[in-house]
Amino acid sequence: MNLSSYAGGVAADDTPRVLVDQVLGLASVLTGSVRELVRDLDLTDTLANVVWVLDPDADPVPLRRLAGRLQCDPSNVTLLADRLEEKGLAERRPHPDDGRVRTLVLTPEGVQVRRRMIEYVRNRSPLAALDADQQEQLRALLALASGRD
Amino acid sequence: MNLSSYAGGVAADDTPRVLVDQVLGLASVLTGSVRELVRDLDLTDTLANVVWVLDPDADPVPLRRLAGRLQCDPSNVTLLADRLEEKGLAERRPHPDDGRVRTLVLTPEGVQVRRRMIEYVRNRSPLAALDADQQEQLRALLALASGRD
DNA sequence: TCCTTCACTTGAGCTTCTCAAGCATTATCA
DNA sequence: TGATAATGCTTGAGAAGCTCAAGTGAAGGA
Repeated sequence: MNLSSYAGGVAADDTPRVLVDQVLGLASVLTGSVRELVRDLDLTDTLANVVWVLDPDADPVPLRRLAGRLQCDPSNVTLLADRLEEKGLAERRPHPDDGRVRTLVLTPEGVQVRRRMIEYVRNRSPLAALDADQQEQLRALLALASGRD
Repeated sequence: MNLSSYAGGVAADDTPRVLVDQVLGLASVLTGSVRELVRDLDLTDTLANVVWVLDPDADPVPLRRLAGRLQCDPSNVTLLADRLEEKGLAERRPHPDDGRVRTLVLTPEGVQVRRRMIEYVRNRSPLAALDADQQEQLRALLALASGRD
């Protein structure tokens, strides 16, 4: 028996790694579950994610805050906003109070695309396999695990 | 009262979208929680992910299967393998039974790097906020949600 | 007013990724 | 066996994504 690989409870300590694998795996499955639609819409995953993040019911998002939300450099957001504008899915709007700030807002077509993505996920993602209770449990645990309980 | 945004149980149907946000958000937090180490090791997120995926206790992985696991084109794996070899973290090995196949295996240094990443996650990721029971619950729910119960 | 700070953009340059084409090895089957 | 097909990997071209440094214009404080 090989002590070096068994002693010290290595198997038990392996739990966090497995959890990480599961979370990343599920994230991958989820983005994969809309990819077909996203490709049909002639979008890349990155652009689709921006559309996903742009809630039309919330306040317009300054590009800088969008960069924070996407965890990337502001200059990258400039590029992504350019592409979405080219495609007619979003447009820049000046901030009413601050001339430096520009916000990115979905066009009606963008809102429609976003709606289709959400619909698609609801119907095809494996999350549908969970009943309401389980979804609620999962939501609570994920909130805990995200550190923003 | 605006019926168009309230009627039809929109709020209730919004649950899957929220869950997706949570899962993607947690995935982002988790990869973010090792980023500091990854940068110190002079690795990109992509390369770090390959190292993460390469379990030294499992059978050597043919590049083609690695492409499947990473959900990318085989030609991309060629490139990633090149980089990891340059850095001395992994090396290609011929498959004993099939001359066409090459496998990618972590070097001792690569194994060490992987161990440090796992250790880092265990100590710093928000998953640590969950007790053993909650971790087990989460694992079970994620397995269900991933469709590979 | 002057200077600083802030938000965004631009340009250079790298990494990641895909697609099509190519090479070598293995499998199939007449 | 020998021709043909299938498989696994690599190469090259090119697009997308991303960052860093530098630049422009607006806002705010001394």
